[in-house]
Amino acid sequence: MSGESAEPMVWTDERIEQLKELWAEGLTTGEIGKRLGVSKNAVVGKAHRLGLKGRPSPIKRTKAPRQTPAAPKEKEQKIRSVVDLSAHTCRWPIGDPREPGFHFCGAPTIANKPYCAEHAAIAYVGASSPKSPPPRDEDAA
DNA sequence: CCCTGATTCGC
DNA sequence: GCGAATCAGG
Repeated sequence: MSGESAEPMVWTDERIEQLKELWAEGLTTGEIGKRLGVSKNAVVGKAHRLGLKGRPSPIKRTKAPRQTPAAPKEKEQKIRSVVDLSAHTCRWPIGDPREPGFHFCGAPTIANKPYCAEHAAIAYVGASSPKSPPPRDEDAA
């Protein structure tokens, strides 16, 4: 008949007291964790939150190694589209036109060529007739 | 390899 | 706020 609800793993004053007590005794997080039936992480986590300080283990971590590098935020797109090309911008295609991220070189061109110095050398490789600019792998579409 | 504690991140 | 995960040192 007792309306005893299941303990939702909540740190009650009692448990917190035990935690502080055992912690003050000099027990380690692992010991306290075993005593209270929680993981040492839970103990150290609660201890840290409670404001308890660990005298031992003056371990110092470098900086913020824990970072989520998976945060691709589109803030600025420096991709040159075909409409951004002018008479003095290299029209050398970068990547495959059918692929996303395809763009043009955009570097300053030389003479009256539609390409920059580097790409012009590739385009007009010694021959009288200009070769195909992009080294297409295959056009099996 | 075992332990310790500290910080960060997801729920 | 809680704890696991991760990191850092002994």
